[in-house]
Amino acid sequence: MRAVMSETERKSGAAFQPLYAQVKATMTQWIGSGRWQPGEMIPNEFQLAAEFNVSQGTVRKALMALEADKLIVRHQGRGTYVARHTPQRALFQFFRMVDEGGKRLTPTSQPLSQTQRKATREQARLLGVEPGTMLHVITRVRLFGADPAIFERILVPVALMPELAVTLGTEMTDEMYVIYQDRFLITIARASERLRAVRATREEARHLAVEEGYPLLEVVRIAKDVNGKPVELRISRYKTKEYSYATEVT
Amino acid sequence: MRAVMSETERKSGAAFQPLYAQVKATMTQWIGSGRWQPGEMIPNEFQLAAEFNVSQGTVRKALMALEADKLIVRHQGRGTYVARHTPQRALFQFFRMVDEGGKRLTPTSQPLSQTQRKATREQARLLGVEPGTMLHVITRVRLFGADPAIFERILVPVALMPELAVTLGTEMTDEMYVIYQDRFLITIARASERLRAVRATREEARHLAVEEGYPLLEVVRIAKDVNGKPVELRISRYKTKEYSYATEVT
DNA sequence: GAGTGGTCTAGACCACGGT
DNA sequence: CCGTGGTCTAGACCACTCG
Repeated sequence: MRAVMSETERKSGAAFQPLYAQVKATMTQWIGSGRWQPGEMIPNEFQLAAEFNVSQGTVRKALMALEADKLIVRHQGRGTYVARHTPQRALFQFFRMVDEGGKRLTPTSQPLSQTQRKATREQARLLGVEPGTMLHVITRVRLFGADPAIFERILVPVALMPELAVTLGTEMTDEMYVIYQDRFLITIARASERLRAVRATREEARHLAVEEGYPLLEVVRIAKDVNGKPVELRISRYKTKEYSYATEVT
Repeated sequence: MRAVMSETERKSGAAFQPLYAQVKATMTQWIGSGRWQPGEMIPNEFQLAAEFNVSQGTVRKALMALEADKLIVRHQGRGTYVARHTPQRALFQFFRMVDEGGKRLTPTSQPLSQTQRKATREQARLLGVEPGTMLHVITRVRLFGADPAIFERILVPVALMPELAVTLGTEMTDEMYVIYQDRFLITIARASERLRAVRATREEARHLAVEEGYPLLEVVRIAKDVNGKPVELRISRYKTKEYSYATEVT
């Protein structure tokens, strides 16, 4: 690692990165490329320090940063592991609906359709692909108990996950992010969301058991992998009578 | 600081806190109590280390945590300062509306009314006060350019900010959080929000230039001080045709 | 008991901002 | 130039997990 950047480079401004940041970036790549696989235990701090030719403290700083990004999990006395999406974790991390008392809700899933379609200009822009790129288009309804509460459209570039459609017959009820990781080694690390209030279309109204025009909370989410590349575009429309979307601002 | 907790206490489980966490907690109290005031430069790491009887590295870890909480700002070569709410910072930190291109929007403000009223049971619960406690109730419309986009009700316990009403005639257009800090030494450090889609009431429709029943994005925010105590309850209703609420999930 | 991560210390050197 | 925070190192000791 010391050899990655000469002393003069390190002092020359633009290219300078602290050692721990270089170590972290390399480790992130290793996770993104599958060299370190989800669930795998990685070497301890001293072994990594030797490998990168830095001190254990520098490795620690990189690991702390990776843990903050939720790319690894550390357990005192056990070791450090590459983070794995379990259905529970995927929901806890990315699903923000709570009931009136503030308790987190867990939905079940009911598939409606799955096809492939060319990306519109807008969809392509959001996903960072060329317009016309083939996308998987999956629609489903999600329920809280027996109450249909969410109408959802999921769009994923076919090139990223060629066999996605095949798996869906059986695994549709699973968390999509678990499927992406287990079948395609693609880990969703973060997402950006845009929220608006909209009127239910006739189709949405029918599936959500409300009248046409009923106000729905629309969430447009772009989910990204560990390197920040967009992987999935998801448009969700929530019935928010007894439920609400919870977030913290700091 | 070493004296705060004996060795036996430190080993006895429940009460145990790492040294840097104890240092951080003490510093947070100093900021909350006004012993360290907004904008003030605080002593350097070595002076603090001497004062707390810990090493400079431990102080640093506490300071890094305070910086992550946005309670202080650090500048290499200049020093460490207690964070101050400027209108720009308050907006950047807490105002999440963006236009269709994703650019942050800055609203202007137009006051509608200010009164005092007893807290309902629900309002009291959210603010952590007794039902019937007197609250300032402020309503206003916020605009993007000439477009009235937000209808907002702000509720603050009178006991926390007795003279709030007096200041409002002139400063209504300012960021409330700047007023809370400058006039009452209360710093808003974080907030929790609940979002739903609702129908515009007749009054909201009139102020926002939409028809009654138009879908609005409702944001219920509880703003808290550095110690996590609720200070303000704010119900905002956003017209989200050309604007949307942006958030990141990690 | 061996091995892991968590805390704490001590000190070196650097980059940056103002005098 | 001096004082500040930022980076990096080295090593000690502790708490936790597991065989």
